[in-house]
Amino acid sequence: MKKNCTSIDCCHSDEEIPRCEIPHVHGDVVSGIRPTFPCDEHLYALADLYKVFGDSTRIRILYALFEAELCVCDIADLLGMSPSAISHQLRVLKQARLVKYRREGKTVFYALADDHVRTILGQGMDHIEE
Amino acid sequence: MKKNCTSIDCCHSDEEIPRCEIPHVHGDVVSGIRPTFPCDEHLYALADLYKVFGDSTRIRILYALFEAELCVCDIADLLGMSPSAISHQLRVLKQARLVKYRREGKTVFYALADDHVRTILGQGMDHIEE
DNA sequence: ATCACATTTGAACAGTTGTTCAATCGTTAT
DNA sequence: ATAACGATTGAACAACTGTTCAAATGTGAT
Repeated sequence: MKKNCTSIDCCHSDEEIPRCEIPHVHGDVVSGIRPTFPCDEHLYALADLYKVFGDSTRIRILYALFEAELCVCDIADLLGMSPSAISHQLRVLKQARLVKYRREGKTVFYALADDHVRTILGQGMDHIEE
Repeated sequence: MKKNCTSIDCCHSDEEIPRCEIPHVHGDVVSGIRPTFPCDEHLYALADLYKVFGDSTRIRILYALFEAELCVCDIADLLGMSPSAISHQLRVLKQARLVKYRREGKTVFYALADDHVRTILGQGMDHIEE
């Protein structure tokens, strides 16, 4: 998969690109910027990624994992929620590859998958604090 | 508002912190990381910010504005959607302070509010591409 | 085998979200 | 004034989301 998906040479450049039939005031500008979109596949993946961050419970789980790897019950106690609710959310975080896990006996320990999580949350915090 | 909200000296440090009454296997670890949470106010603001990015229509609008300032109809044509739908979404983007606007006669031009938008979307794209 | 405990799963529910449609507002021109 | 156009708004609707509850799975101890 190519790095720069914002160019017309995107990995999925043969997909359908929306066209404006109506002659328009700023038509030349519009047609100029059309090819710079990311492809649909990347677009939806991006939206899905941010959907995962768009819930305060999941953000709290991620912040909890900033410090240490934790089991489901630890997180549940920490957030004052049921293990079931936490498990459901951990599944979402797992699918988005934001957390990883390892089993140790009956217990499953969760940890941040990589440093992207910290970076992304940091950027967001910068924006709301400005 | 203080910069580092992840410390116990957070601007809202007098708020209620969830407590775990139950003695727990990893209780010491849990109690150690509890004070590092951002305060509720920041937490919800952060989740709300990511909710805004968590929709493919809004992301496409933002990518469109990467290149040039555009009016509502331009964006509507570009994305093949109704001006009404775009206007609704622009209101969300406006409330999140991700876009700014200026009126020129009957037309309202929208533009990216600042470079945070590019940075945040860039980070997200990095994660899904890895 | 049974029990206890940590975790996961599925169904159900209320709450939220994005688009459509119709109506309205703002501005410019006639 | 009226008309035309761009933009906004509110209500309605279907689709989606997060939590709860009950049941099931997985693992280790007895």
